[in-house]
Amino acid sequence: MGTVSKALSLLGYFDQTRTAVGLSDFARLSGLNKATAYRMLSELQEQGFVEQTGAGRAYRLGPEVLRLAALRELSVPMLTVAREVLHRLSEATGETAHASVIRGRQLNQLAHSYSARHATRVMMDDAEVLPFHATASGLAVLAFSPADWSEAALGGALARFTPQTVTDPVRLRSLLRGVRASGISESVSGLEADVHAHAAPVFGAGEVPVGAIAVAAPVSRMTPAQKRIIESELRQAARDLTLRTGGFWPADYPASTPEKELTQ
Amino acid sequence: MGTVSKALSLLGYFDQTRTAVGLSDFARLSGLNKATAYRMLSELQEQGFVEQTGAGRAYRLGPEVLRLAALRELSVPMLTVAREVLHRLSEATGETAHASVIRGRQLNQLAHSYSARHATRVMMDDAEVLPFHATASGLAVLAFSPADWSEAALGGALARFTPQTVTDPVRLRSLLRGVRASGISESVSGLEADVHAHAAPVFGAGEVPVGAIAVAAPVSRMTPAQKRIIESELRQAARDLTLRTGGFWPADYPASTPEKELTQ
DNA sequence: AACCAATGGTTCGAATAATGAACCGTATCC
DNA sequence: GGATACGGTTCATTATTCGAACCATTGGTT
Repeated sequence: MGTVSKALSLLGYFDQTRTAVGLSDFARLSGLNKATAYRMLSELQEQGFVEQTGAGRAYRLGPEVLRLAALRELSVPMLTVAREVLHRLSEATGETAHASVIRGRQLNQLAHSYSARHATRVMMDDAEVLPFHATASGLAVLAFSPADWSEAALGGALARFTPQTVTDPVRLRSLLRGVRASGISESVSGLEADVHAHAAPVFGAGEVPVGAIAVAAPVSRMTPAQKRIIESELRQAARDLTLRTGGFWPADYPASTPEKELTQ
Repeated sequence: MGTVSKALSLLGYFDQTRTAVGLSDFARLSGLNKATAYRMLSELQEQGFVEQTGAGRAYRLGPEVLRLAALRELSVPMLTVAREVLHRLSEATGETAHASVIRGRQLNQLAHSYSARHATRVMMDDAEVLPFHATASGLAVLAFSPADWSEAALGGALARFTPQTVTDPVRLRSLLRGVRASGISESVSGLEADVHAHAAPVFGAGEVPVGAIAVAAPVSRMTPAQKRIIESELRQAARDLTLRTGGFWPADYPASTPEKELTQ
C-alpha cells in the first residue's frame, strides 16, 4: 500500500460514533507507527482534511471535505437527486425511504425521507454504516456485485444484531440468488427488531452497483398489498436514481417479482 | 512538500468550472510528472476520492467525499446551522444572505438563502471561490485575521472584476482598518456590478475567522434605513453562527457601527 | 509529593517507496 | 497516413518515508 493510501485510510477511522480521534488512537487502529501517523495527519491538516480541536488535542475532519462534497454534487448530483426520489418514494409508500452508497468496502447511509402518513415510523440517521449481510440495502448491492466482491464481503465474521439476523454464509448465498431472480431484496428484523425493509440496487457507470435505495416499515404494516406497492415503487425509484446520476440500468434486470415468495 | 500533500493538492484543481480533469491536465497543472500524477490518482481512486467517468477517461471527485462531508457535519454542524441562520437573515433583511468558509488560502461559498420579498434579487452559487479583496465576505475575514495572513492574501496580483473593484493594497489596508473599527465590511460592485454587500466574520476555535456571513442586495435598494437593519441583523447572525459551531466570539468585537460612514 | 501511565510530538540512520525519462498502444485530426 | 495528444506502463536511480527510542506534559493513584 502506498503512502497516500495509508494517509487517506486514516480518514476511514472517523465514523458517526467517533467524530474525533487522537494520535495514539490512529496509530493503534491503523497499526502504523505513531510517528508515521503524526506526519500523515500533519499533511492532512495542512490541506484542510483534518483539524485539531481547541488546545491542540484530538483530530476531527476539516472544512476541505465540505468544498469537495459540494463539487462532487455539482458533477454527480447524487444527493440532490436522491432526496427528490426518496421524497416521492416515501410519499408513495407511506413509509421511511432511504438511500445508501458504497464507499470502499462499506455501505454508507446517504439520505432519508420520512412519510407523514403514520404516527409510527422507522427512524434513520445519515452517515451511518450499514452491514451488508443484515440489511436489505446490503443484500441488494451484494446480489448484483461481481462474485469475488460479494464473497469478500461475506468472508469475515458476520455480526448478529437481533435473533433474526442471518449470519450463515450458505443461507445468505441462497438469499442472494433469490434477490437476483426478483430484483428486490428483503430483510425482516435483520438489523433492528420489528423493521421490515425492502431494497433495490442503484447502478453506476459500469452496470455495477454504487448503492441501494430502500423502504423500511414496521413489520406490523407489511401486508401483501403493501408489499406489492413497495416493490413496484422501489423498482421505479432505483431505476430513476440510476439513470439520473449517469448510471446504466442493466438490460437483464428482472422486470417484476416472480410468484415464489422470497421472504428471508 | 510530502507525497500525501502532493496527492491531496491534485484535488484542489477541481472547481465549479472544472468538475472533471484528465491525467495530462493534472500533470500540467501541478507540474508533476505524468507517471507520478497517475500513481497518485490511482491511489485516490482506490480510496474513493476520485473516479473515472464512463469508458476510462477523465477523473472526477468520488463518493468518499460525501461520506466525509456528512461526518464533518456531524461533528461541526456548520452547514446545517448556517442554513438556519441564513434563512432567518434573508427573511429579516428581505435580501439574499450567504455564508462562506476559509479553505487553505481560499474563501469558498458554503450556502445561501434567498428572500421572497422582492422580484429582483442577487443570485448565488455554492462551492464558488470568493476573491478576498473584491467581496465584503473576503474583507470581513481579512480584517480580523492575523496580519501576516491577510498581508499574504493581498500580496499577489489583485484581479479587477468591475470598474469599481478596489485593487490598490494601500486603499485596501485602509478599508480593513475601517472594518476592524465597525465590525462590518462592505463592498459596492466589487465583484458584480450593481451589488451592494455587507459582511461580518464568523470565528472558530481560536478567535480566528473561519469564514464570513453576508447580505447582498441591489445597490438601488440600499437606503440608510435598510443599511442599519442589515448591519444589525448581520452582527447578530455572525455571532449566532460562531457560537453554535463551537467558535469563540471575541470580547473586543465592536458592538455597533460608529457614526463615520465606511462605504468603500 | 512522588510515581506511573498515557498523551502529543520529535529525532535520525536504515530501508523502502516515490520518481521521471522513455516507451506503448490507441484515438483523433488535419 | 503522418503528426499529435491521450491514458497508461516500465525500471534504474534516488529521495522520502519509516520506526525504535526519546522528550515534555498531563491526569490519575498511592
